[in-house]
Amino acid sequence: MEKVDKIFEAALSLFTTKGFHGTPTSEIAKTAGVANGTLFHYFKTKEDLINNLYLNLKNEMVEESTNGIEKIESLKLKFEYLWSKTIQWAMTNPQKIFFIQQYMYSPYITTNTQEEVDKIKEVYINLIQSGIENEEIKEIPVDLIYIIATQQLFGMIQYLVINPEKYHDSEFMNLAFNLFYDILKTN
Amino acid sequence: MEKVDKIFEAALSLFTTKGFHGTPTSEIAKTAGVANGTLFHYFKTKEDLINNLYLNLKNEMVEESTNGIEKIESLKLKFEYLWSKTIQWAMTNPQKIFFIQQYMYSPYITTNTQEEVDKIKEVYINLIQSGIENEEIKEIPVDLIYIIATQQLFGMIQYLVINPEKYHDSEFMNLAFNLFYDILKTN
DNA sequence: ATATTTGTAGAGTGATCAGTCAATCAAATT
DNA sequence: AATTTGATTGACTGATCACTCTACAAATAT
Repeated sequence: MEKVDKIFEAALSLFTTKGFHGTPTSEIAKTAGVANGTLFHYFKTKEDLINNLYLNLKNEMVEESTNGIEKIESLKLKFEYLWSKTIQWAMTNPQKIFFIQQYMYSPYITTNTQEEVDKIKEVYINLIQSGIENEEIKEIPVDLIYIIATQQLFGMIQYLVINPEKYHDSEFMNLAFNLFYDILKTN
Repeated sequence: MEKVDKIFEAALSLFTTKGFHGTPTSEIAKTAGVANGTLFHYFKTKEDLINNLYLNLKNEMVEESTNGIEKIESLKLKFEYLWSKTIQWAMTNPQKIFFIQQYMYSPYITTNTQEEVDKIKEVYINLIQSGIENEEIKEIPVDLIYIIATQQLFGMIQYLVINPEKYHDSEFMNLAFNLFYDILKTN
């Protein structure tokens, strides 16, 4: 495993459990099994590290959830694919989604990083847009649909992390998806 | 204005813009116009301060949104009251809702505080519960409804803070509430 | 082969910060 | 009037931390 990835791994775990300024860079280096200086060789500053980590995880989330979506025909099924893939990723990486939620609107994430993230999430925006054009998705500002959908999805993930048995209850999961999709779809 | 409140006010502003460990207690004291020692007279530690602040704001939010709700008869209107009152509070205190969102799942908020918050939110839980018994609200785990509803509400608030002109567009706000209530209500 | 760049290490440092402390002041209680 | 209790102050400190710097090793280019 690359040293950079070891640093990312250590930082993810420590930042989520102890906070950003709550974890010394020395501890990150120690946990990652690298020297203090190595950390600063790869990242100019501590802020640089958390910004890269955040971008990295957002990228991973989007890639994991959209990989293979082009094979799916119907729009509803595409949304279901996205929805279930994201949940699947979150359930296997609870700490990652936890980190994202925790630092999404934190002052450590620069506007520059936010802009990069905005580019990444365009896949989602485009899907919503095409849904609106097809009159399958409600004609509501895309931004609003996006925020509401992601927030609701995060809520569902939070619930599933606390009640993991529900994740294997397919009847429940079906109902849960409809709860999600009913907001978006035209009546 | 009480010194404690001045400290709360300063801490709210600084914590949201610079992060918890990112703001020195000395700066909080200076901004609040009190001496360094005074801060520690009222709060045992810096963590104690942020926990109290968090609890304080959660309380304020719930009180503001539920105050006067007993006068309303229909369940749907009660939800609409709660929904619009919360949004109204958030729009006049964007920093407060921003702080809540930012520290909701941060490691600085102790489980003890979370438990206190759980007590506060019982008003909401009871309302949902009675709605389920009346068969006006979907028969879904109360926890799940609660999480989804609050997350969605937070999403809406985020959108409105960015697009404040929509807040005064009553047609939009009507549509927005229905977007919220349609998830909850039985078909 | 030699030069140059890149990776890795860890001791060292100047600055910063949470919390203490001793002193004074104000108000309440006896 | 005396005494206790609580409020307020700000200088001080021991510890901690982000980042630097120098040195060496490995890889890559010339």
